[in-house]
Amino acid sequence: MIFCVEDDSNIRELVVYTLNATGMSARGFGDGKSFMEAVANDTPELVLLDIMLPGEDGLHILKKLKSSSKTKHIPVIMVTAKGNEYDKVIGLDAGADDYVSKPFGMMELVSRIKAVLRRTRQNKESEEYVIGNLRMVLDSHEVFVDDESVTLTYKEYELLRKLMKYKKTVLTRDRLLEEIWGYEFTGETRTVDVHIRTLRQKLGSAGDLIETVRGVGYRIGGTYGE
Amino acid sequence: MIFCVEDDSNIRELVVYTLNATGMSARGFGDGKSFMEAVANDTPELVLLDIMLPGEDGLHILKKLKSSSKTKHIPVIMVTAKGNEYDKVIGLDAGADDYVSKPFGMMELVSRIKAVLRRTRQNKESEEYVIGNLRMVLDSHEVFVDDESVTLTYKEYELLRKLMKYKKTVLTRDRLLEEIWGYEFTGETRTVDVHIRTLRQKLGSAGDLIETVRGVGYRIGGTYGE
DNA sequence: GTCTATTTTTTACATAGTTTTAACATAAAA
DNA sequence: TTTTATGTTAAAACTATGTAAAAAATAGAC
Repeated sequence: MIFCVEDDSNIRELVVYTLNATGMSARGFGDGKSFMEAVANDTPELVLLDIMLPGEDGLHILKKLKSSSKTKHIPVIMVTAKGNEYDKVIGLDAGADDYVSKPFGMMELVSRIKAVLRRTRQNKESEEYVIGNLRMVLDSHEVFVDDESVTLTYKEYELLRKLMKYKKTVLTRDRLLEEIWGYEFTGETRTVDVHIRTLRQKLGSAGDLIETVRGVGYRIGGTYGE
Repeated sequence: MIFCVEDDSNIRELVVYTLNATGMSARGFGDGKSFMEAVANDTPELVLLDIMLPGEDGLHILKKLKSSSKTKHIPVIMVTAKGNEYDKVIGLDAGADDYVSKPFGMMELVSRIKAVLRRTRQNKESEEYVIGNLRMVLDSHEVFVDDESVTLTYKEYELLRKLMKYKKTVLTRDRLLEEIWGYEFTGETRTVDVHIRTLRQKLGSAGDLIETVRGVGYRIGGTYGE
């Protein structure tokens, strides 16, 4: 859900209509007060925030959003009335993720929204995967077994990440090759086996968590794991 | 059902043929008009959409699909002729789920379709077959009897899966051989019996669920089952 | 830029596990 | 009883995976 805070009802409705038509859901707000009330109940995925607003202006709202731990992760795109450099700089410094100057095309807006969502969603994977004594910290690219750090190569790391992402699900060699190596990879499927081997070895006691499902592929965290 | 919109009849027929041969059902359309008419009556699971089409181009069709609430959830894979078109589409980012550039291999196409379907089906709960005290979890390839895990080999697993998929239906040995071993298998039909034997043995108390229908074949979950 | 260290891929072979065949036993139908 | 279909067993044939090591590719240092 995307929230659009904009006092000009023509622009607001156009934006909301376009976003809904593009497959995203959107809601519009004419002022900061109604917007902040809605945020209290429902956390939007992204906020489009006009700087010039009746009552509280966009920059104040931005600061409010960024000062609460509940809302500071929400990406914000500032909308400025003109290509005014001053506004842009202030908006970005205050924690906005992007800015758009009026008048803007709907296509450009959609592109920017998608770009910001892509960026922030990637960081959002700053989660941790934990299975048994095995822990993966995604943003720092670290892997721990019994809180001991383990150094993995790129392919080993990606292999483990896919297995943990789809834990309990058996991933075929083809599927893994597709997801990690890409569609254009034409090499041997045995490549996967070799990386599984080194991965298991490096993981030591946690290596047993990676199960082989004969004739199908590999899995982590089945009945016995975790 | 997958709809393929493509004006080049050679490509279209190849794609439709390949998809049907891979176990998915597909229909081809040579232009946007006939496609949109078909969509009005039947909602496809996925759409393969060429950009260059006679009359209405692919991007317009995409926008139409994405602007109606009835069709906007349908995943779309855009088919582009060359790199410059590809850039154009990416730039507009009009809401397609994936892009394939011509010329593309059928294997890659099938992989991409499966990947998109996987992504969009994620909200679907993972499939399980349950009959009596016997439970099969398809994603993890696990089988439980009274919540005790049972380890099956590939053929045993596939055999049980087919029986449970078509539960209450008697499957002939030939049918099972065809579905699991493939058309080209020329061995003995007694092979099935041997696997049924080991399967029943491994399933223990649930082994009785697999009934022999003399002179015909095997069935699971008949009158007594479940 | 070249050289070196590291990673990735290929190749080959050993091994454990699976599948098939074939032969005989047993049970059901004719 | 005879015939036919299925159950059962065990050995043979086959296959998938584990593993090691060499070759190729890549990244990083200089």
